[in-house]
Amino acid sequence: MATFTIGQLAKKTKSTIVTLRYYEKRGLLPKIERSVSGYRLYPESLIERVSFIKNAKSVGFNLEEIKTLLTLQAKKAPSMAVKKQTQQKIQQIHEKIRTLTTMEEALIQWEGLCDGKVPIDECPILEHLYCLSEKTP
Amino acid sequence: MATFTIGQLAKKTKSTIVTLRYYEKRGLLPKIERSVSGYRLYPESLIERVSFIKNAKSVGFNLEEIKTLLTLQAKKAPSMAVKKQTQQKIQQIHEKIRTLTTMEEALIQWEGLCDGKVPIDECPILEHLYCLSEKTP
DNA sequence: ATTGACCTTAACCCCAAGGTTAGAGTCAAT
DNA sequence: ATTGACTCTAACCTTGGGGTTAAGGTCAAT
Repeated sequence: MATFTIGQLAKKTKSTIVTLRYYEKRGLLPKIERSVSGYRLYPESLIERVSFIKNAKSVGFNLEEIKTLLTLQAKKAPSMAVKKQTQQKIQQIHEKIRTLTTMEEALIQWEGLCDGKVPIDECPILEHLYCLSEKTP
Repeated sequence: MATFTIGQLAKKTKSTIVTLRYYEKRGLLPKIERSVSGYRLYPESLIERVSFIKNAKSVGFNLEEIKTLLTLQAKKAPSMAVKKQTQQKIQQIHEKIRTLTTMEEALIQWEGLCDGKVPIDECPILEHLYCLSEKTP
């Protein structure tokens, strides 16, 4: 059975040694066997797990949430639990998008009001930034 | 001419003493006069400036960028400079939205594939998280 | 003259997800 | 046997935007 050193696993998974040790400390990777000299010896199966972590990160889960997902799986929890976590994450992302969209809309509107030629003291963008809260109706 | 202590300014602007001192340290608020005993004495005009900072934050500028905006204004730079900064920020926000949207789409798709009843080892969401990178076509 | 509310600085702490550095040990190949 | 590449732990640094605590000075009203 082939095993990898941490450096090899890092290469295979395109992560770094530091990151892998960090994942172990955070409980996302198991504390595995060591060689006589103390080197970590990873079984091949851990490649998959690191990919899992990377993929989950890329769709917005944070490390704590990923740990939960892994735990659910290990505990043979009902797949409903995973579905629920996913729904929650979708909600969170949706909220963020809404916030950002609101900000973007304001900026786009203001940007359109400034021709870039007026003296800066009349710049509509800055004026809006000053007056957002005390709107003169 | 009325002046405010830092606590009064904090109340007026609904921020905190700590935050105001922090803004001063970051160069967003000027180092103003002190009373004989060392108290900061803020002229009324600073209320506006603090609002400016809050508003700019709320549409996505960070403190460094806000400092730039204030500097541009102080230097009587052309309003084009502000317009450009705004455009850049719109771009940044747009990028973030795109990233989040991509993540959301993936999650929504997967969520729809899991009925919440299968054993967790067959959960399509987890399977996708494992296989994102090594798609079996 | 004393209380309570205010102000000062300095220096520390928080979050996430790692990165960096230091000092020491190990492995494989020449 | 020595080089160079690898690994180990521990402890600190990073970014942003502040919050907290300690130890002290000040102000206004009673």
